[in-house]
Amino acid sequence: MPTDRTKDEILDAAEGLFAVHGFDGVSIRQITKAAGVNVAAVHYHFGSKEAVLRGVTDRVAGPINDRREELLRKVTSGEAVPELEDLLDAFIRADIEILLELQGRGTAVARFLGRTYSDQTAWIQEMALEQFSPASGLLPAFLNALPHLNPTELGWRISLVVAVIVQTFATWPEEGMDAKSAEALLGRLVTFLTAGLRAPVARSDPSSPRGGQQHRVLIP
Amino acid sequence: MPTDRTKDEILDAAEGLFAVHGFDGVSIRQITKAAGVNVAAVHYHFGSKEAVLRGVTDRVAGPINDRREELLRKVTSGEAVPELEDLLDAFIRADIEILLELQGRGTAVARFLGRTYSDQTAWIQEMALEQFSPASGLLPAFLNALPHLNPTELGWRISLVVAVIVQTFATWPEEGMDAKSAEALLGRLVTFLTAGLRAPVARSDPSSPRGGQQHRVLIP
DNA sequence: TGCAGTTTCAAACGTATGATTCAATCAAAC
DNA sequence: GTTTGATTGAATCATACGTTTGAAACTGCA
Repeated sequence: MPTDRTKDEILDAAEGLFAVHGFDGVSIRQITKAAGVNVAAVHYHFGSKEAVLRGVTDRVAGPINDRREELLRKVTSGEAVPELEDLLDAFIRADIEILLELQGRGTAVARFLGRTYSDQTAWIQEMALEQFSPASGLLPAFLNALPHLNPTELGWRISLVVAVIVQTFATWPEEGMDAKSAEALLGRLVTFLTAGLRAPVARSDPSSPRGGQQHRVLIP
Repeated sequence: MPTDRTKDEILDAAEGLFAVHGFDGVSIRQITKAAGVNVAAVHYHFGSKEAVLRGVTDRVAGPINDRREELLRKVTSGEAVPELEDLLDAFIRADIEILLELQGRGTAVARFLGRTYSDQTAWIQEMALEQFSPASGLLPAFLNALPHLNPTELGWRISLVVAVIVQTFATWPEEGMDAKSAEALLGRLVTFLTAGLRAPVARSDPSSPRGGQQHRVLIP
């Protein structure tokens, strides 16, 4: 059997090209040329260019979701309420572990994920959201670890947390990301994000000045 | 003089379309059609599609830079070392004030800025960096306000701050962003980011630089 | 009015795009 | 050893792209 070598070559090439140039910035011909494969192979194996993006996403989302579920189960399975640091650590560690295991593909996958999750195209956002939905199950755990936040405020802050993580992936370094530096990166992210999440809710009352500075009206 | 109506119409249309679909996702024909203008007008007034993006960026970067300089001067002109909250507030407030003053164009400009800043295309990154380089002058002030961070760690955290701001712009709400809600948003951002910046350095070896290239800091 | 410079217009340039066709090729099941 | 279904290859589809052209329409000034 000729196996799925052609299919995999297409996925590999598309993954690397999408990571650098984004979906719109890459043509089917570029992909098939980089894969050393005929143009028609894309439509035979996938059906469309969009389906190739879905294929790349599917291939990487599965392992990450499994790992995340596993790590989060460890943290939340105990009797005590899990610490926020541990929740965040498990959440981000899942991605980073998979990226490191992917070895040479790690950088491409990281940047691919960063690009895909920050893409504003409707159907790409839907796809990313769908792939990421297993992670939404841990919102209650975050809410428990952050009793000073109401759900609205928590939602706001979670979006900022995601922004930081996505940006970190999108600018993943070309090389030199070994286990040690990955651990340092993880520590930095958890430190920064934990502090941000734990911060007391801001006064929305615009009449109280901030930090000794006189209050200014945005539009006089 | 026939004024620059055509030129402005092109800039308006391009601004709105780039905000929604990104640079690669928009064609010159879409822009000129939305502007009610002939295709050739783009090359007559700008010379290329890239130059249109530069034109849109130029038009909005000037006022923002002026306002930021003005607000930061107020904060840093006193004798006392400015508080971190005030630095961050002034930094972000400049953007938000301009966006609100732009009225109907505000949403488009916000999303345009968010997209442009987070774009990974080399020449777009360079352009964004160049346009907002005036903001880099306040790095010493941040360093003063954060004596517990070494320059490397500070650079790292600044990149996370920028990620949060950029993401906030990229997902700017379609409507309902009046002065009051903008003030609330600003408060949320300052609260979250201040806490993140003030967090003690993570214990896992803060001094070792990450291998290879660092994350790129848009506003160093 | 006549002229010179500026701006707009329809049309076309060559190239690239995503998608499709269909004969040739292949591994293996019969 | 032939048949079968899966896969590839080269060529082609219509469309869209960024860009360029050159003539028409306009402008302000003599």
